[in-house]
Amino acid sequence: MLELASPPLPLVAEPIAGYAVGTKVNGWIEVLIDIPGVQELYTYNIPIDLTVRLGDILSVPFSDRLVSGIAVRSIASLPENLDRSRIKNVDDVIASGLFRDRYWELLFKIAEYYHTPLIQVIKAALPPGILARSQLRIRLLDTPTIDKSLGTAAKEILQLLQSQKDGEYSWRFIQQKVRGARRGLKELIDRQIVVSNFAMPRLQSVKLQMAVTVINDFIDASELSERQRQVLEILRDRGGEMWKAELLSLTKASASILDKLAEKNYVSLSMQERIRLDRERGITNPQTAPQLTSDQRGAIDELNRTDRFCQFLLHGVTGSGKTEVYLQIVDRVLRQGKSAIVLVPEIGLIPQITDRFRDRFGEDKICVYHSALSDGERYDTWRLLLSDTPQIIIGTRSAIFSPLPNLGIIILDEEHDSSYKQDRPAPTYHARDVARWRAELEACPLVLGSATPALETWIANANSPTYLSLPNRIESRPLPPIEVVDMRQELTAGNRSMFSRSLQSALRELQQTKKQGILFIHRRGHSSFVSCRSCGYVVECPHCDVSLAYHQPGTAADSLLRCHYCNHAQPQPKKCPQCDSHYFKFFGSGTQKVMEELAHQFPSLRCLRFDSDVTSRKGEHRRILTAFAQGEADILVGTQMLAKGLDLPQVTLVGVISADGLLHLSDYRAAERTFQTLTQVAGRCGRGADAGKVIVQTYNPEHPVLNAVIGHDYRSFIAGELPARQLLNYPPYGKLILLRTSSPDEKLVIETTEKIGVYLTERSIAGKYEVLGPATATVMRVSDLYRWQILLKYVPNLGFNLPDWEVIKGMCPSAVKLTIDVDPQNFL
DNA sequence: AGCACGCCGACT
DNA sequence: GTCGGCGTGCTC
Repeated sequence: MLELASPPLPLVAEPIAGYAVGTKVNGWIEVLIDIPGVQELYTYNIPIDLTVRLGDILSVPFSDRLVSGIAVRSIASLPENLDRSRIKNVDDVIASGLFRDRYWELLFKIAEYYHTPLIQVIKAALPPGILARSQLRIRLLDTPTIDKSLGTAAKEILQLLQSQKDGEYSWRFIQQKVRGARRGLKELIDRQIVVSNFAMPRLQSVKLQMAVTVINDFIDASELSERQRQVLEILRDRGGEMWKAELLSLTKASASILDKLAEKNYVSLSMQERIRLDRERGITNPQTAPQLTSDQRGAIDELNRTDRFCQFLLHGVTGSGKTEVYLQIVDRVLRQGKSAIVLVPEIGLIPQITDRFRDRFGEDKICVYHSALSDGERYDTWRLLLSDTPQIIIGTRSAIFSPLPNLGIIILDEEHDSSYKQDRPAPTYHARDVARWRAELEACPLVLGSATPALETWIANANSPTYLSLPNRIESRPLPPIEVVDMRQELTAGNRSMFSRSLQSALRELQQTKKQGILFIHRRGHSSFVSCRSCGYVVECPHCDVSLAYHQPGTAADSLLRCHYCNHAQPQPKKCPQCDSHYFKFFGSGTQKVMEELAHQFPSLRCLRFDSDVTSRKGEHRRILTAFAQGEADILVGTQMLAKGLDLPQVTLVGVISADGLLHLSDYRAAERTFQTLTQVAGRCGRGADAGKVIVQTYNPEHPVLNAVIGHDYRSFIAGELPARQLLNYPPYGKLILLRTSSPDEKLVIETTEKIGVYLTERSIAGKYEVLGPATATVMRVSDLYRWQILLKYVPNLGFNLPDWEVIKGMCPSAVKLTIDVDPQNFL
C-alpha cells in the first residue's frame, strides 16, 4: 500500500470541508501544485501584502523554481510532521475569481469519476496560458572572453547560443541538443561566459491597442480643417469610438490628423483592451422565428415547463428542425437573464449553427469556443464568459467548461456522437456526462438532441415525459428512400468500377438535373495504403504497426506516405522495396481515389473534396461548404465530417461508397456506429424542395442493421441491439473501464500488464467485475511505444467494488505509462 | 517534471 | 583511480 506523506486531496464530489471558493484565507494555505506526479498539497505562508482567496491561481516557489498552483484549502495549524522553517511564502496571485462553487464541485466530480488528478482536470478546463511555470534560461554574456580550452559540450552550447540573435535558449532545449550539457554549462558559468536565470514564460495577457474616442461632439468649423472635420464626422458616425488603425485605414488619413484633433480636444487617444474573439463569419441576415410544426411546438412547450434540472431527449429525424427548438428554448433562457451552452460534436459544425444563432439573436450575445482558436482568443473568450450578462456559448466538447456564472440551459446537438468523448489526455471525459453533472449542479435543464440517440440516452429517457419526439421532417418533406446495392452482384455482372450501376446512373441523372450530390467514404487508415501487386508487400510505418497512408502530391513532384498515428512521413518508393516490381501502387478507396475515379468516369461533374486533409486550415471548412452551397461544384466527396449535421438544401443524392468498413469495426459498438453514421449521411439528402435518394454499396447486403437503416427505423435497430448488449453486460447496461499500458520496452509492458491482470483477476470475484485481457491494443505499437490493455466490465445495479487504482499505479515502473479510460469509446 | 544523490562499467 | 550512465527520492 502506497503511503503518502501528507493527506492526499480527497477525490470526492463535495468540496473539502470548510471550502468555499472566493473566501479570503487566514493562516496557511495549501496549494495544489501544477507538476505531474506531485499529488499532495503543499503548505505555504501568505505574506502580509498579499490577499489570497480559495480558488486563486498562485505562483509559488517549489524546489528551486516558481510553479503555478491552486489555492485549495486553508489550515489554521500546521501538520505535526511539517516544520515551520520549511514553509515558503506565496510568490504572487496570478488570477483570482475564475471559479464559482458549483463549477469547482464539477471539477471535483470529474476528477473522481475519471480517476484523474484534480490539477489535470483544472488544466483541461482553463484556457492555456493561465497556469505556467518558470523556465531556466541560459544567456550569453555581452562580452565573453572565450579561450580555446573549452570542452566539447561547452563549445557546442556556445555555438548554439551564438546562433541565436539574443544569445539565449531555454536550458531544457540545450539539454536535448547537447550531450553532457550539464558539465558544459558548469564550465561556461565558471568562466563567466554565460549566466542562467529563472524566468516566468510569457503569460497570456490582455491585448492593448490604440483607440480614438470622441470627447467633444460640437464641431466648430472655424477651428478645424476640412480633412479634420471629415475624419471626425466619420468617427462620430461610427459610434464615436474606433481603433486608431481602423479609422486611419478607413479614412485614408494620416496619423497627424488625429494628433491635431487630439490637440484641439476633439478626440482622445488611449490604449484600450482589444478583446480577441473569433469573428470569422459570413453575412448576418436577421431572421425571425418560422412557423413551427406541431411536433416542434409540443417539444418547446414541454421544455418550457421546467427551470430545474431535467434531462430531455429531443429525438428528431434528420431535417425535423431541432435547431429551431434550440433557438426558441435559448430565447426564453436569455429573457430570464441566464446564459446557454450549446455544444456540437465537431468544429466543422460551428459555423453553420453559429450563423443560425447569430441571425436570431445578433452577434454580440454569441461566443464560440473550440480547439482552433488562438491562445489569445481562448483567453479573452474565457474571461468574457465570466461575466454575468446573459450570453450564448457555442463550441465543441471543451466548451462544456465555459465558466458562465448563470447557466439557464445546456444543449448537446448530435448527442450520440463519439467525438464528445475525449480519449487522449486525461481526464478522458465525455461531454454528455459532464454536461449532465453540470446541469444538475447548476439546477438547469439539459437537452440532448439527435436523430439516432445513444443507447445510454435512450434508456434514460424512453417512455418518459422527457422524451420529445420530432418524427417528421419540416414542411412534410419525406425521408429519402435508401437503396442497398450488393457489390458482389456488380462484380458478377462484370462491373469492376467502384461505382455500382445504380450509383452511376444516379450520377448521370445528377448531371442532367443540375442537382447536387454527396459521396461518403468511411476512411480508417487502411483504406489508402500502398502495396505491391506482385508480392503483396505493404509499406508500414517504422514506428507504428500500421500501414502508411498515401497522400496526393500537392505542388511537389513526389507523392508522400504518411502515418496517421505518429505523423511520420516519407516519399513513396518508385518500385517495390521487396521484389523490385514496378506494379507498386496506391491501393484502396480514400477520398482522393474517389475523386480520380469520378474525374475519369464523369469528367463533366465538378467535385469538391471535404476531409480532414483539406479542412485542417483555418476557415477552410466554411469556404468549401460555402462554395458547394453556392453551386460551385456538383459533388462533395468526403469522410466522417460529411455525416454530421450539414444542412445543404440542394443535395438530392447521397452515395455511400462502401458500408463494409463500418459494419466490420471490431468492437461492440459496430452496429450502433453503422446505424448512426448511415442514418446521418442519408439525412443530408432531400432537405430542400426536391426529394432525394440514397445509395449504399456493400458486400454484406443482408446485414440486419442495414434493414433498420433502409426503414429509417430507430426503434427496430434498438429492439435488435439492446438485448445483445444486455446479454453480454455491455453498455448501456454494464460499464467499462479500460486500462492502457504503454512503454518503449516491450518485455516490461507485457510483464507489468500481466501482473496487473493477475491482481485484478484475484480480486474480481469479490469485486464483482469481469476482467478482459490483458491483450495488445488494436495497433500494438505507436510511435515506438508498445501498447497493451485490460478491460474491466461490471454492472452498476448488481453492486460492485472496483480495485484500488493506487495499488495498480504502484505496480507500474516509471518506464510504463498507465492510463485509466472510464467509459472508453475507442479501443484503438 | 526536474534535479540531487548514489551506486556500477569503460576510459584519460 | 575517474567520468558518466540512469535508478530512487524530494520538493511546502
